[in-house]
Amino acid sequence: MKKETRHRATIIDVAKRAGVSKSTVARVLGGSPNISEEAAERVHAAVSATGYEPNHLAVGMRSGRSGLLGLVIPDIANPFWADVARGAQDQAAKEGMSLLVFSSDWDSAKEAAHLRALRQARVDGAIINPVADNLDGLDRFGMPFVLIGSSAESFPDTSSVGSDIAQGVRLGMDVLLAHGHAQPAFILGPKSKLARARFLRAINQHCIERDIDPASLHTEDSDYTVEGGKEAMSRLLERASKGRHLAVFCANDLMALGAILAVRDAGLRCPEDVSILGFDGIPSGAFSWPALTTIEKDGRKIGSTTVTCLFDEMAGRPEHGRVYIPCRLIERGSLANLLAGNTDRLAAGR
Amino acid sequence: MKKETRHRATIIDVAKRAGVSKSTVARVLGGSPNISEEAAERVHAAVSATGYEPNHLAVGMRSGRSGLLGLVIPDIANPFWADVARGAQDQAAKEGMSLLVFSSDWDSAKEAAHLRALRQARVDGAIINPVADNLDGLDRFGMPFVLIGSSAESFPDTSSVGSDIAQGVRLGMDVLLAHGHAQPAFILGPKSKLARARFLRAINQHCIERDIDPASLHTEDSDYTVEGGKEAMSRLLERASKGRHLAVFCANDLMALGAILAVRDAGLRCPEDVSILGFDGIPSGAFSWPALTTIEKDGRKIGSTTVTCLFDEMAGRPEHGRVYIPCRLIERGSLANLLAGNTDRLAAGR
DNA sequence: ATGAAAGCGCTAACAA
DNA sequence: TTGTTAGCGCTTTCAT
Repeated sequence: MKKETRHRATIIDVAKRAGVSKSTVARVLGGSPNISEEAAERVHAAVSATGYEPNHLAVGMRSGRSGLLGLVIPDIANPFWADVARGAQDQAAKEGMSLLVFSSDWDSAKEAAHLRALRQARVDGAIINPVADNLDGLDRFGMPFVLIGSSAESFPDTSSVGSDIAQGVRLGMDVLLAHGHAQPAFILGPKSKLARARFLRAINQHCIERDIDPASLHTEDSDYTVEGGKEAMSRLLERASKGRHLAVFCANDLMALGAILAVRDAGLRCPEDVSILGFDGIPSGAFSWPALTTIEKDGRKIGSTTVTCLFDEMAGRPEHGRVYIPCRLIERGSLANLLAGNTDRLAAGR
Repeated sequence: MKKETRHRATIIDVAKRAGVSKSTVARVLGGSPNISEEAAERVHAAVSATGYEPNHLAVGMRSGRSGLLGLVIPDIANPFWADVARGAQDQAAKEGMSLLVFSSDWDSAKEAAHLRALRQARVDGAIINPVADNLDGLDRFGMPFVLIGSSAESFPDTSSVGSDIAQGVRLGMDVLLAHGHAQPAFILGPKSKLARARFLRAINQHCIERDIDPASLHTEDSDYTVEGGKEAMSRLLERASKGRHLAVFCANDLMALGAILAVRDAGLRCPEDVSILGFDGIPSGAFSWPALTTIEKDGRKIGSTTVTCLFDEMAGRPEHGRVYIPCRLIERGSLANLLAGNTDRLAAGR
């Protein structure tokens, strides 16, 4: 009777069955050049007969590379990061790597724990979108990593990938202008966030190029939620001159969706009375009424690009730069065209 | 000069520094009972001095447990599975395990590849939501696993976790009835899917309990998309008697959202002219107009429960049963109350 | 209470 | 072209 093995087949089992040595098996499987036809055949036969699958733990241990990549994001249930995760996972799979995914739930303590788990799992590299704008201890993280998000600005010596906010804002300003909204108001994120500064900087730069005085722009601060957008819009509506069309550029879609709600609550219509432009491209924007015109961040592309960058980093050719993924305009129904033939709307706007 | 080590600290480094043997370090870290105060202290000091972190690959190799769990789902960017992933990741982290996440993108070939990756990574267990309703080769998968989704019916010998569809449907039928819609129409998924049969079975059972003839119910088949829902609703609208209130129960939120669009396109109003009830609880339902009343599946709970079940499975006490997670009703604005004081609506309904 | 030593499955350097 | 051997870092007997 054969050895009663409930265990998985190892390379030794294969070797025995094929009547060769471990190394020969390893060589065949690794695609070494100098192998006899016969040996290769016998090995392959033995592999399928035993159902052998290499043990990545052992491989990793010996080679020093675990074949694992780590992804740490604030919230996997947020559609943007879910997209990032999908892009990253896809690219990782293409490179033959598996992805360890951690959602820190906006909790720095959890984040730290996840980073520790990554180190202990000996991942070959990590992709991190820190919860806070700065994450100390990252400099001695001890392995290659790439950053996502605005936090990257705090780590100039690290590669990072993110949306091209400046280009996205320009896209937004242009479509606004093309619809006759030369001086939109803005609903921005909280002052404490780096992302807000980045958005604002892009607006200012665009204004300078267009010879508009940035100081003449109305801005409201809020937090990045539906409620926040609703409140900010209400404030905007109070201050706005009656009968004049109002255009609002929101720094995120959730706030834009809240803004639409506020417009409806005020007895006004979107886009007839107020135009709203979002930023993010979350799926829900497609189902609001009106459907939200917005600037879409390409989360999936960000995810895949991050993995590519990480490979550069791992290969020891660190670019130490930021890669900007362009945003895309999604035109739906929340923008009125003040320049169209419709004289009523033109009259309302002027 | 000390050894110039660019490598990570190993248990030997710690042992040397603490002036003890490997085994003592392992014992201290493993929490063995018989350890001298002094040894423990020295070890802990050495650990923090060297920044030692256990190598999970080595641990896994030795102990036979990698500390890894696998999750394979059709689409991580779908909010339901993103929620599942979050719940699973959370629970896994609590148990000190890391989660390998794979999105098969509805592609059986990718799915198979991911399953192989799991085996090679020597995960301690896997959670799988198969792309197809049946996945062959799963019986000799070679490691503990738990299933998610309707496919579980094809594997009676496997533990599985899923939403309590029957209870959810009952919830929906009850709220419909409470609003005066005794005989709603249905938009169901494609005939090829097991999920459709399960939904239909629940409806029939409910009808029998309520003494309604199931044959009297209008049903439309479609696929689980916005477009599909839109088309099915158009068909329903054509057949409906004018002036009579129509209530429709959709088997998924995407279709329900499409149905709302179709109602608007037909120049009708929701909920005044037609009531729509969804099923899933996707975030977008909160932003449609009207906001969608729906039955919410608890993806997060499903994810965490799956991990718990998996642990049972791994511990060798297989329950081999299906766990049903209850659904929850989210009342928003897509249901008209035909029984309310409003006589206009009552008149419209009768 | 502690140390020595074996070995998990694999790769790579060295022999043959 | 192939086989032998020495570890990778850790846990776990078995001695002491």
